Amino acid sequence: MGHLHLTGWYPHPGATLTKFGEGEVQQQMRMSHMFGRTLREAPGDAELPSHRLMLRAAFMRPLGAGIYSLLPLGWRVVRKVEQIIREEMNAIGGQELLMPVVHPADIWRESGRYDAVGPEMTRFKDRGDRDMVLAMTHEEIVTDLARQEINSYRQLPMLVYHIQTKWRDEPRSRGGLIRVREFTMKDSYTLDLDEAGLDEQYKNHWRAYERIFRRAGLEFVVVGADTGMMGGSASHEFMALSQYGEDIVLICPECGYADNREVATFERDPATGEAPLPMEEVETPSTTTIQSLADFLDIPLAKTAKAVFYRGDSGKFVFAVIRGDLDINETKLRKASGEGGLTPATVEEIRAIGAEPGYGSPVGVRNALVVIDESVRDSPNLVAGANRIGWHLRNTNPGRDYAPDVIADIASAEAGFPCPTCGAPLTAERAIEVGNIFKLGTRYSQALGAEYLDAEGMSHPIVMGSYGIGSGRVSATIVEQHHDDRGIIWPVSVAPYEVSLMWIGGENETEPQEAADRLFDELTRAGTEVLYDDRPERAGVKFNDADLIGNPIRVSVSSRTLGKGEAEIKLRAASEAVFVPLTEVVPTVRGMLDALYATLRDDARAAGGSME
RNA sequence: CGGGGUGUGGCGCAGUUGGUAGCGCGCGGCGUUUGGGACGCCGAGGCCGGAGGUUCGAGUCCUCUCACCCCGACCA
Repeated sequence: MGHLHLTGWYPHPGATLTKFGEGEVQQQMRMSHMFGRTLREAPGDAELPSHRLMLRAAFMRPLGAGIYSLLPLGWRVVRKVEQIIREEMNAIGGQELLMPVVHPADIWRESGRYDAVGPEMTRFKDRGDRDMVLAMTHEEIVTDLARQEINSYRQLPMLVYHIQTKWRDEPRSRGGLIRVREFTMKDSYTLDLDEAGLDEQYKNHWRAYERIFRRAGLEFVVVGADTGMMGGSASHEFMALSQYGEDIVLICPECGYADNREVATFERDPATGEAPLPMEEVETPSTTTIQSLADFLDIPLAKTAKAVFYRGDSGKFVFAVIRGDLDINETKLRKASGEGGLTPATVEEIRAIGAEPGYGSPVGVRNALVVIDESVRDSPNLVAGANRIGWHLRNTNPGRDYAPDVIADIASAEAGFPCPTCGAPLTAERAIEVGNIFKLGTRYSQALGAEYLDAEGMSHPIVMGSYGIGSGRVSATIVEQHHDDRGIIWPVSVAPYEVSLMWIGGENETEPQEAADRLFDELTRAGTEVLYDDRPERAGVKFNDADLIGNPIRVSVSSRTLGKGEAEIKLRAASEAVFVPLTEVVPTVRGMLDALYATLRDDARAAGGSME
């Protein structure tokens, strides 16, 4: 419809002219002219299924570490993901704009992040010797826009977003599009009068994200998350469960509790109420690990205290103590100690405060911030180090034997630990973070002076939120969740094309080619996106490429099917094909597509279920 | 940044005790084939990541360096 296939005179036989504004994506493609060839074998250094398949199926090609070109097929997928995001952002009142990729450093100095952010932000100078940075996110820029454009409470609330390239010089990119240095992200920003307005927009985003991911066919969970260096009051992450995920989420199968491990808690053992016993030294040769200590003294791990030493970013020595059966959660410890970052301390640093590696305890140490876990507070008479090689102390007790500076939850939640809300055993799953929502508050509006006047003429900082979705990461994550040993199985909503069409037969056999040409024309006229394998390849090659690329429906004709006046139609996800009369191909395909879309749409309608 | 690994034709790989490079796939041509990655014949394509060194001679040994991958540290 409106797509003119102009092989007659147009210089490129695969070219199609489309009226401006009619569609975001070209509706059809002949594989004989497609840019990008499929690979029989994946490059040896690709390991993740999504990485291997997206390379093999000619969706993308690497340029450098964590830098990829998207080929036509991959770009179509990403654009479809982005279009879904657009629609759902617009549906909650979002206005799309576009902010720059290159920023003057001054705006980052205003927020204080120029110095706070490490080498993952790339800095350079322009020809005038001015400091510049590559955008890794856009809070500063949107806040700058807000302070220029927003003056009055009458202009709020507001929701703006863009879909823009970001550059983060990750210390280690990995896994194809899952974690890259250059990537595209939808980031939206909300501007509100107050916390209540922010709450509303936060919830709107939550629901919009659920619809987005359901429409894209992703299985996900929403978890509570750390607010990190962004400096905000609340944050949730949308996590796609995958064995290749970099995050670990703790989930309660009973009550639905779910948190990123960074912040996950668990039900603690009740305090034993045991009376403190006198501290005494005990000789414990060659017991530098908690396990060897417990074995040597024949006591449970839970009767020991484990010391872990860090150097904080501020230079302070952080001395963490936790019961021997638990592990330190560094994110929690960072917060409890008030440090931006923690690095394991060196042996020299440990000795300098009067402790001994392998035999450490806070008893008698100096110049250290002692942070103890609640478990240490609630478990009297633990065996701890004597700060002397080969010796430990029985019956150490905080308060009596040493003075903790901070008592906090610094314990890492693990699979099997009791759920903090219902007590059922938690499960731990690997997950890929595909989206996040974040209450920024007034951190940036205060720093940059983005204020509005209320009805009384009083000035207030704008209350902000920021919300991100990586479109490339979403695309790759969909592949992680939707593939088999033959290739990708795209959800129809994000498939590069709706239909793979092909003819099967000899090069000189004209009937299958003519029949396929006609179907190509009919399907295209019916508004179907068709990838037409018109190449003179053998059946196996075409079937394998179709399976690899993973369009949801495959239509094929050959002398065999044409003998009965039929075409073969097969769902990529199904094992069996159906045969329908040639005249029924278009309605059958349309019907199958409608059903596929309907499933995703119905899922999306049910959004809101994960909301707390 | 620490640990490990890999760099040889577009992709996957081999290359012996040092003797001036080979296989499969892919690519071009011709022919035969034609429903799940066909077959035959012919052909194109490689300063062996780079630099230095040892040697009569280096893909191979030594030093340095660059790139990429994996594990960890780190992280929107």
